[in-house]
Amino acid sequence: MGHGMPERLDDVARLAGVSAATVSRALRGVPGVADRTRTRVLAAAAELGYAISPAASSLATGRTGTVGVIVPYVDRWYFSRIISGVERVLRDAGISLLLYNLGDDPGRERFFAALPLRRRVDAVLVLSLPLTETERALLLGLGVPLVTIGTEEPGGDSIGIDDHGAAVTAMRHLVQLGHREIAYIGESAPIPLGFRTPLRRLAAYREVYHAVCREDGREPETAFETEGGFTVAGGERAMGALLGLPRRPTAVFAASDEMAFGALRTLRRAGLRVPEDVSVLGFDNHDLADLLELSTVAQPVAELGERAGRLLLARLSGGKIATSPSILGTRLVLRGSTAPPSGR
Amino acid sequence: MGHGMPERLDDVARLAGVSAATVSRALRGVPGVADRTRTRVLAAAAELGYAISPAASSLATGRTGTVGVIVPYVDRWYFSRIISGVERVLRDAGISLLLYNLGDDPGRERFFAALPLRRRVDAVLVLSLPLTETERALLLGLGVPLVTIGTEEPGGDSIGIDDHGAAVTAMRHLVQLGHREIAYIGESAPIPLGFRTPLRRLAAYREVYHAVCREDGREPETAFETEGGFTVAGGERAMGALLGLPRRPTAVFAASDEMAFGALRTLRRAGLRVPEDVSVLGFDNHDLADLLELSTVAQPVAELGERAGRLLLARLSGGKIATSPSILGTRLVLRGSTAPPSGR
DNA sequence: GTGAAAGCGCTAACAC
DNA sequence: GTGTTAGCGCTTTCAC
Repeated sequence: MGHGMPERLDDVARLAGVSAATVSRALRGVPGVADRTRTRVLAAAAELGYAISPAASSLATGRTGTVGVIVPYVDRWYFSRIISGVERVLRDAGISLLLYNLGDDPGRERFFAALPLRRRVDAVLVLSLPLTETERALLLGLGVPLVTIGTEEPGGDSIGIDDHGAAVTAMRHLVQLGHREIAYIGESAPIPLGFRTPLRRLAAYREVYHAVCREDGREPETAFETEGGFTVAGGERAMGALLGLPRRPTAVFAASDEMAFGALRTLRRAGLRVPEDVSVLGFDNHDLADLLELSTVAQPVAELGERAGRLLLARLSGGKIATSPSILGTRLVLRGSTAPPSGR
Repeated sequence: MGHGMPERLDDVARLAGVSAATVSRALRGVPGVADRTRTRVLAAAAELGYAISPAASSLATGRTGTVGVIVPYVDRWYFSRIISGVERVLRDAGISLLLYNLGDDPGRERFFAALPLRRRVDAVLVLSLPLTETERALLLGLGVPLVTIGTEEPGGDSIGIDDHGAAVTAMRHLVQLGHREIAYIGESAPIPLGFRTPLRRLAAYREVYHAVCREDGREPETAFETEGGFTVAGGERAMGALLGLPRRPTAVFAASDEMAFGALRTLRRAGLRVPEDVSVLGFDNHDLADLLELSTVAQPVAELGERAGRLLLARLSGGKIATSPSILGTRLVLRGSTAPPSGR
């Protein structure tokens, strides 16, 4: 065991009675070192409590042993789960994770202006952030592999779910129950930070709802499209707005469970019963959806993260993986928050 | 704008017509550079799209511009909120955040054996993890400032709340309502990963509950101390166990809201009403506590993170801050889940 | 299989 | 104020 940490390669070399070059080779496990020598070197390194200086190593090799993860939020259920999944995979492979939270729009600008991960990472993972042309160019200009979750970027690998398809399935469920007046809680344009996921779910909503309206020979109620900001509070407000409408929906499709939770709350406060008076359908299958009896679309969040992690590792080791986007499956989870509309 | 990223300091120097040393000084904003020169250098750097190589810089200075954050979980409400708070503060200061999730016990061992953040960070933040002697020595041996949240470590700065006091207040609330049979959901020894927070809350529970029992001349029911693993599912199970007891509690104090949520669920499924049949009190003031009408102890989670961030920054700039632990306040938030026991 | 030497790209003394 | 000169601690040819 060493005492004053900053040992150097040469100290180990001296102790093992070999050259620094050999120590370097032995420690990294590269071939071309006699077994006996390697053993001796490892013993010496252990005795000194020696560990390679990442900075020096990185300067010499150009590699950092680090992956940069860019997220729009870290404290939302979806993102924290994904980060957790990615981290586990990377950790097992001895790769460190540098976390960059973009924050608001100015924060995003500053991030891309300074590009703090430049030369700091061997690969980049971007979560749910459709990039502008410039941003993508900047990231690709880093010269390291790019993986994205929830979006597709030319030049990068992507992983995601079929948002549109899943949302259509969800909407059809409501229609099959007999609902014709269906509202949406999500985001309408302009989507903050340019998220695309909400847009895809919104498109699916419109597709189904408008078709229903056409069948009934009515105009779609545009006020049924509300903004929930993907938070509980936002969902609460959105539901409040919907209840204030002269024409009231009998069902609500929320683009995230958190917003659906908010909607449930507003409904309960208004003395309305779910699902008797209003059906509520969410998206995510949040840990607490079960507790709140929320019907929802389950997406394999942890797996998205793990897959991304594995993809990153493959790219890091120069793997020649097929670059087609991988789409994971979703499924409708029916609980107690959706039912046929009561005949009123 | 540069094209092939890897520009070097000398390229900028040449373009600006100065030496590399001057460019280095100008770029880092150190004094001793003429304004006109600095401007010229910055222009040249911008034109080339140049950015310093962190590895080289770090090798030369010994500083990394990075803080390591060690957490036991990233996808739990409490931790993700704190990470978010820390990250924001560090980001504003241009410091990067290296995230290390310990995972399970073997993961923890591997982490401390390899110590991947060695020489990679300028400071370390540890969340809610009481360290063993060895672990603490290893971390301090890194020779960088250590900050902890939720625990106190000799040699480091700490930030936290008064867990014991807050839990006593919570318990007293139940007692004042008239409850005498109060159960606890949390962790009993051995606490996984050596968490201390649960222990402090458990101690407070015992203190109050045992006092009540003494007053009543009864033995405390040891089966009232249950394990919830700090998850919804664990809380569910724990509550289930409590309901199976011959002697049933009239109130339950859960050491986290997530466990309280699980308890609520079990109660509802068992057809018991909250708070009429059983009162439930949580700890955290989780985003959804409000939604579920859960009475709880609110702790300023985001602020814990921000404070930690600021403390780290202060230490990084060699600040001579008082090293006394800073304790943030908590408050009891009464909602609908606690009430006097029904006379049965 | 191993060693010597030349960098990797920056910063810190020290001159001027 | 600015330039020169050594490193910082590894890795990697290229000899041997």
